[in-house]
Amino acid sequence: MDGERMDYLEGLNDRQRDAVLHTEGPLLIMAGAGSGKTRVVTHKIAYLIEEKGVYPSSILAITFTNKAASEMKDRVKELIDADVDKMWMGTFHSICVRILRRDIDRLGYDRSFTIYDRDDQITLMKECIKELNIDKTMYKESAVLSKISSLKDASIEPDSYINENYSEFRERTIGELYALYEKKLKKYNALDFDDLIIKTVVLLKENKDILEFYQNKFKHVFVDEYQDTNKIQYEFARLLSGKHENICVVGDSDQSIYGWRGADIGNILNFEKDFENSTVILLEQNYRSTPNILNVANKVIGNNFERQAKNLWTNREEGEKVVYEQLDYSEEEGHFIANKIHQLIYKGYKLKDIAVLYRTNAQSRTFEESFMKEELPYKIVGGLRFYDRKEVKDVIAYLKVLQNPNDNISIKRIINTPRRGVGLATISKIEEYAIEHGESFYGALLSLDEIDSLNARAKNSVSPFIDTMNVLMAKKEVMGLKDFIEEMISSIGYIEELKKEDTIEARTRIENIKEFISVALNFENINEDATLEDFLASVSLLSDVDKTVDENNLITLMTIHSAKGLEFKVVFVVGLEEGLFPSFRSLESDEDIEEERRLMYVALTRAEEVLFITNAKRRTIYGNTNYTLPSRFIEEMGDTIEKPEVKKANIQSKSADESLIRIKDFTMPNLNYNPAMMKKRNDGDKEVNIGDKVKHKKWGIGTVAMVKEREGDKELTIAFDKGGLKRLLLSIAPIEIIGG
DNA sequence: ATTTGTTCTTGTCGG
DNA sequence: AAGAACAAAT
Repeated sequence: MDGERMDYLEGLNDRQRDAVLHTEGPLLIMAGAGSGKTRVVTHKIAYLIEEKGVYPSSILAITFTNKAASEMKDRVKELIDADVDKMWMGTFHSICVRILRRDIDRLGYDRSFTIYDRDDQITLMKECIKELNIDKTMYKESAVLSKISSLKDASIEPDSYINENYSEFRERTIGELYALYEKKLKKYNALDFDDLIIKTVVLLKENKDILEFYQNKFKHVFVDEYQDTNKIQYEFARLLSGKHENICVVGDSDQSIYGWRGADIGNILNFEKDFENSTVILLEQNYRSTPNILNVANKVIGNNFERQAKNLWTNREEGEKVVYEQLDYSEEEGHFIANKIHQLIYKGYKLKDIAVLYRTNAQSRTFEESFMKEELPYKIVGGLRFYDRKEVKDVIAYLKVLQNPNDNISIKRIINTPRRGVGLATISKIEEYAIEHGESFYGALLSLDEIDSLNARAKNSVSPFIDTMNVLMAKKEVMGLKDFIEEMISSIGYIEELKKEDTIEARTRIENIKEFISVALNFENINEDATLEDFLASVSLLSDVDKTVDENNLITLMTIHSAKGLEFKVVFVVGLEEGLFPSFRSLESDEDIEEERRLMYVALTRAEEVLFITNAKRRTIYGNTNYTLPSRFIEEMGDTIEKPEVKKANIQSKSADESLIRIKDFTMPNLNYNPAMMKKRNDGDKEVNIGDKVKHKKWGIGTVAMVKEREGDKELTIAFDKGGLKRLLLSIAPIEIIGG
């Protein structure tokens, strides 16, 4: 084995090697984009296990997504033959669930607790607003929730917030909502995402024995993407590493992009102060991108004032210039990129090498349309997600209730799904009864006969539901996960209901439910003795990236936030317009603009070889077409990018402020812009569809029977009136399209 | 009176 | 696309 020892250090640069060999005491690895941090961490773990005799079970590694965790495991496994499944690797949330499942009863919760996602939170908040008779036009659920989230992160209790803001009506009301929200969560035996970490920290702090158990267990703690941790996550990591003090955090302050959800860039900036005897190692050599790409990224991020000086460098080949293209309409962005992709594929790039990155999910649609038209296979990460589909959420809600009958939010979702004739009036009567008798909603259902306010018809509608649920609860105990879910779906008649509809939409819903069943089957296959609890938790804690399959050769469409930590040979960063990127919500604060700039930095540094940035002069979004200004970031890039030939004199010669006002004046809702018309104008003879009539020099009139992509060109199969079937290449064939 | 069907509004980033 | 407000149907 002696000869292999050096393997852990082979191919590492000096700085990386230092990081691997530093095994005692707090360590911060300031890892610039593409500087090989995952490599360092995996080699370090391998080194610890193989050379320092550390048990895999003594290692805790916190990653940003579950996918990152499993990749890390795989990579350690490639280096050494160790039982990597014994390591605790996962997101903050999944690690915390694991801890809570064991001991949450000490905090007065049941171990079968439910995890509330964003939608559940909103429903719960609606319930609170209604119950306190608050003017709902004044308090938006999402706004109240984000305030509550930041209060929770700062460990401010509802009562103290109310007292501190007693004279401020609005703040006091938010405090009251906060108090009720917390009360209900507890009553429903549910935890929101923030709670998962907060309650774990509380559990550890209040129970010395549990804290000591984990402190002894974890001899080495790793935290990836440290720049995006919040206060409570910091506390959690600090607690767990409290005994051995071997905490290794990895991050890049230039890539801190989650400030809006409480991430505290101060965690990484103050690491040296926070942890005594700590060491900092800087990784500045970039292995990912060409100098041309790095120049652009460095140039942009250099405009951030609040920043630790750092400069990425590389010794890679120069590469191609970064190209900036401005289109006339947002719809043309899609066409332009589709065309470029055809060229890139002709050059030998694979679809999976290519990513389109945007600021908001809403932008994905134009690319979907173009790619479908051009027959370019793609996948979308995030956006309208499988797990957000109504039918999938319904099925999950059933499972949540069966696992935790106290989960009122889910019960109310499913009690009339599929339709059973149970309406709002019936539900509120049951709820009244429950409150009156100090019971849970489900408890009230069990004593349905005693609810006098309900008439016979209502009771008849509700009682089959209860019977079904009771039977299912019993079956849950004796059946396997996948079989049970199938049994559940068939006994509630969900699919039958959809079949009756007999629409395309209903059919896709059925498909989605079947897909969900296979997700369960898959989970069961991977995890022996998979419980419903485990399955539900894992489903709740999947990130957008976790939810997409990566086996296929597809173009990736996603937000820049989702792209964090990923890399692609070819990257298109789109929609570089003031108000879109940077987002209009950030325009007024320097701090927010700096975060947008870091986001831009993240986007640019995803690219390895080819990078395009685009924007449009007019953008249609949410049904309105507006004139736009190029993003300030483009100007900041200066001459590091290649701009298209300057077209005419542009109106942007005025100062930015003046132009902004102009934009407002010129905003035209419903410009009546028709993308179909534009296509004719731009694409001319490029656009061919099945059924189009064409005229050929030699064979005369024919009808297009087939269109097939062929290395950036199109191969047409045309049925000619005289001459039969011919296969022709669009670019060279002497044909003229004469109508559709 | 209650439920079901239809139109209208809304819309960063996400575990 | 989905929820809310409103209208129609039982």
